[in-house]
Amino acid sequence: MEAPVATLFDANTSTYDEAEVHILNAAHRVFLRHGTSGARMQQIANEAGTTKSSVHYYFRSKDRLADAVFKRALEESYARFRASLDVEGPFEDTVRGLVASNLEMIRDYPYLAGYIMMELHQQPERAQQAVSLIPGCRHEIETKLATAIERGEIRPTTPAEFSSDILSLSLFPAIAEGFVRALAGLDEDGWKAMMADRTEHVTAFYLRAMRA
Amino acid sequence: MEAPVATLFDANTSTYDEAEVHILNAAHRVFLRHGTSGARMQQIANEAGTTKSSVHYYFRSKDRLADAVFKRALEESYARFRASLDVEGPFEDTVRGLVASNLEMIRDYPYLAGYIMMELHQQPERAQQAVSLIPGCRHEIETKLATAIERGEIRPTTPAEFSSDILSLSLFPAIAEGFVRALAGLDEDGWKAMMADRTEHVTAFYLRAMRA
DNA sequence: ATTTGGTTTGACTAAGTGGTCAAAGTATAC
DNA sequence: GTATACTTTGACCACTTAGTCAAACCAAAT
Repeated sequence: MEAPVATLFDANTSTYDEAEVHILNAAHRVFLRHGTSGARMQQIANEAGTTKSSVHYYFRSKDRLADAVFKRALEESYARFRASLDVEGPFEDTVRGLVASNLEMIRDYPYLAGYIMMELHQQPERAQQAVSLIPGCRHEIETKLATAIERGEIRPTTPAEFSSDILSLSLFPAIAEGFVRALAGLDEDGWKAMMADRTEHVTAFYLRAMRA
Repeated sequence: MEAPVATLFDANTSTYDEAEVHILNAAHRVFLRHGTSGARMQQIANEAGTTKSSVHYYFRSKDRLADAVFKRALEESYARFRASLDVEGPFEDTVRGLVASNLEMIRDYPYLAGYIMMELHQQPERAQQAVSLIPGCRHEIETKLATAIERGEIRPTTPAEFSSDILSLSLFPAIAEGFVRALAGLDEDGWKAMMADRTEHVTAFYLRAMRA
């Protein structure tokens, strides 16, 4: 009766062997839905069509498995995010790229953002580690932002504000989907329509707000 | 070694007797930090300075206790939110009031918003129930919004978009504090400074973006 | 055919886990 | 004092949980 959770890396790309990937994918699904503390090794084994012992054989402990899932979840989100930072051109394109990468991530893996938020809520100290997986990102943002401000494309702002504003507008609605929908009395179609338009809405919204 | 969690209703205002309030406050602290599935009845008892049996005596089961905490957490956030909807005057004041109520809530109970997000992530079906605790809110928002649009104070938008934008900008940074801070390389003082300025930033940001 | 390496499995354990219960405490009314 | 109602407690239970382990399995190499 549970809603399906999309899985990363369905095509086997890495050094993991097949069974290991199956287990990791299963763990991914279970952890994303229930969080680390809510997930059960037995359920992961069932989901992977194997036994609990096998899960332990490959990942030794729940903690290590949780780490592997968390790390992979972050890497997947970062790949898209990072790529959209390398786009040249007007600042508007950068904004649109960042927003689009976040929203595409959410479309493909609906539970991912909420899962990461949950994990960071319970273990805030992991934020540092989490961010360190996007090398150069901070510097890249600072540079792009400074250039745009200097060129008069947007009014002055700090990297922290920029990140907060962009991430908020793109990620929050998905994390709080149920809440927002209930609050506004939106059915599923209404929500989909809104999300389909969200990239353009957020991009235009941000640029109007920050026009120099 | 755990960071302290602010407790609601420290003054005894309701029909609960004293021991019950102590237990509920303790449960509040533990649930907010660890989520329902991560919380342990024993820890709640310790935190309340009593025994597990007493906790069961007053609340029968973990589920009921979790419900009580969840409901009270929502009611506390709503009281502020709701009040700021009743303010008369220009739409700018409504926006500022809503943003301020959210940010004050976060300042006073840092883990509250993240906790609610976690719970809704794990049990999305509770969103309906959650929202039903703010009666009339939806209608109030629709009216205020329609009036503001008609008066030309802001450009046309939907209640869903309005709620998403306002809630995103005010709540997300707090939920993702660790992440944003690490991403922007902000120390504690830098973060505090940003949050102190956040109400005005978000209000002005939203109004610039939505100016008709 | 036998050895050798990795893999899979089911039975098992030890430490929690939420929850029960009857006995003991405690205040109040009679 | 004692009966009554509520509260508190520690011992206890059934069940779940992560994790172990040795035996069985299996494929490839010798």
